[in-house]
Amino acid sequence: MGMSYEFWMETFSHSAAGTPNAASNHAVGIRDVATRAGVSPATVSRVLTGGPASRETRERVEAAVRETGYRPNLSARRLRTRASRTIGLIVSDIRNPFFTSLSRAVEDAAYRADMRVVLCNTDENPTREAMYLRLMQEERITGLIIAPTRATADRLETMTFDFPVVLVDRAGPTGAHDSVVIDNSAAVDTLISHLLGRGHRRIGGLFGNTSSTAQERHRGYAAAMLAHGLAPEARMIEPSAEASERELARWLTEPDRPDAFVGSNGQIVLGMARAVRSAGLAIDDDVVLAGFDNEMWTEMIGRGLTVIEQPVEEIGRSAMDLLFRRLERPDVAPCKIVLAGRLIDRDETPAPRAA
Amino acid sequence: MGMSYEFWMETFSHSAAGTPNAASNHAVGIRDVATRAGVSPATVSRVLTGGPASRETRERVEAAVRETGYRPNLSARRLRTRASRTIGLIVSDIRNPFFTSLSRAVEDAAYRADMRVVLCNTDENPTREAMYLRLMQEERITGLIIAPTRATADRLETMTFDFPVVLVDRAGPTGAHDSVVIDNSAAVDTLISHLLGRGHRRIGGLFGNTSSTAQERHRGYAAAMLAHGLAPEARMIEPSAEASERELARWLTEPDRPDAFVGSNGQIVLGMARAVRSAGLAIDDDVVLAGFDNEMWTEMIGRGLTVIEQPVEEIGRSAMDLLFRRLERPDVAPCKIVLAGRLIDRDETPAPRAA
DNA sequence: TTGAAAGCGCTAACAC
DNA sequence: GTGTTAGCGCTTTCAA
Repeated sequence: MGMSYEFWMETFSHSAAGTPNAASNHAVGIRDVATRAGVSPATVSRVLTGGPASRETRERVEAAVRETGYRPNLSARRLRTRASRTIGLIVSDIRNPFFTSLSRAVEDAAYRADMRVVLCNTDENPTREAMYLRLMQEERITGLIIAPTRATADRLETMTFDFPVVLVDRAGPTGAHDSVVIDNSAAVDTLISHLLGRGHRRIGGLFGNTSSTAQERHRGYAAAMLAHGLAPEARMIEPSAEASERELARWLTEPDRPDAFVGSNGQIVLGMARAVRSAGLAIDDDVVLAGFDNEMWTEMIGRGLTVIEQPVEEIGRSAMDLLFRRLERPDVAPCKIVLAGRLIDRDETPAPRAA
Repeated sequence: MGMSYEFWMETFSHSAAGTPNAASNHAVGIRDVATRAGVSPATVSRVLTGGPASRETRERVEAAVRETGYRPNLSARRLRTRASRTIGLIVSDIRNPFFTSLSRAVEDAAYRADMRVVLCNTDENPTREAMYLRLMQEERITGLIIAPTRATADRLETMTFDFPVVLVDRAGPTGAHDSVVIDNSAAVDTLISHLLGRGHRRIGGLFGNTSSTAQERHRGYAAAMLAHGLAPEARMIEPSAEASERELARWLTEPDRPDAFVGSNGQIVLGMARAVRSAGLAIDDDVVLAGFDNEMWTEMIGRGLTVIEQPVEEIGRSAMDLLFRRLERPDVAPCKIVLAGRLIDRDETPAPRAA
């Protein structure tokens, strides 16, 4: 604020920090700049934060900043202003492509708002999650975006924080905090209808056992099956590719098995694809798969694998919007944004977008 | 430090912050805790940081912390101790799987060392990169891990910072900072040898034009080809899947084209795979591909696509090790850790790890 | 428009 | 083992 990009870019090149053999810019403070510019620290502060200052003063201060290579100390500034301009992002594992994209969207929005992002992976480990929640409080963050484990999701409802919290991906009924989710029940419905349309009647399901989202997808699956007079065949697993591969490998050897399977997230679908291959079966011809997350590898498989693409970028952006909205008006009622998933139907596209 | 996990976990459940209708824990400070425990702020500080204190005092303070829901203010602590316990991580795009895994490894190491990670995406945009570099200085971070764009890599050499900097993935010759890279020239060599072994003589190459790593791979490729008496056929592109797809699509229509192609990173190889498909050609039968990054989708393609897997976790861990080493002994000479890539040869594995 | 003074919340030096 | 005091680097009254 106050000073332009150009100013700072220039600062970079000319400053002491940019010159190897400059007098080691030994903790240049605002007083040093003030002395050099022949003004008071308060004036330097004003110039730096875009406060009132005469043209001449402003120039002298900017010169002094450049010459000294001064960098304001954010800890001090935060302590004083009580504004950390920091967003906390807590997810289970950034390597889950859903969270990867989410973090990118969040970081982009944060950058635009001149904020930083502290990234935290919990590995679905409640202890680690609790540590990070505590950290967020100690950082006095501006706002938190979190995809909580189920246990924590419940506890979050009973906790109050000094900053707004937005739940993403995983959120139960509207509760104490704002949230952004996709319509899981509708999405599963779409998936099941698609499989039914392709003539499948035996549709098995593999669902994660740690998140409320997997739970919702499971319920949606069961409901959809029953609505069509079919028997749900669901198994709950740890939501990892490994667990999924193991479970489906076993399932595939059972007599009278389903010929189509649904997975509750990208990792699970990946494990399923591996299991099918390992069993020497062909996706599409022998087994049909469906699930969530339009990952790159699903594109490579093509036919026989149908997924629901989640509008991840929009989820991230919406989460930041909710955060900012609540910062402005802390008292509006908690709100839940429900976005739609999109069916990626590669079965309908025989030739992959040829020229 | 000082207090156990258990203590803090418990704190969580009982504290004012955890109780919805508790007296709004209006900025509980260390003085409030001190008053409540009947001791001085200094004593509370000591207890919290594991300093000397009698058993009884310690218990009283812990009780007071619990009852008040006190959370130390990290900005204040940092200002005072001049230790931010924060690691900066600057990459071009966290969605690049290499950086995704890297960030995870870095965050894990940071967590173990009781530090946090500030994540920054630059999009290969020097302005954004400069802004983030400035931020790192203002945060007074403990250390920086960065995969710089080529322009910045050069400038970094001439800049000095108040914290250690470790370059990852992209690093020229040993310079002012520590670095961790893989042996690109050896890796490309392996790739070329593999293709030669499969009988290919016309091997084209698509290389990124923004990073020193792509440059090294390009040089290695040219050298390897010449060493075998073959003509290098390289094209430089923006390192994105889109640019790569466009370029290879064009190349594939040219008469007398190569029958094998090498790409300098995962995004480029992905674009190549898409181009081959779109052209109605079959990977392996019509065109053979090779490149870097063992991503999930490459496993799905299987034969005809050979990649070099980078030890990403180890790169991340090594980078953190270098950081800590330099914090302990600031004056040791800059060091460059060179790790080996691993050839993932799916052509040799007809049946994918069947039971 | 500017400067002097106070203080954000914490820890470290020193005295007891 | 504990309290008192000072001050980390900044911003923000308040007066001038």
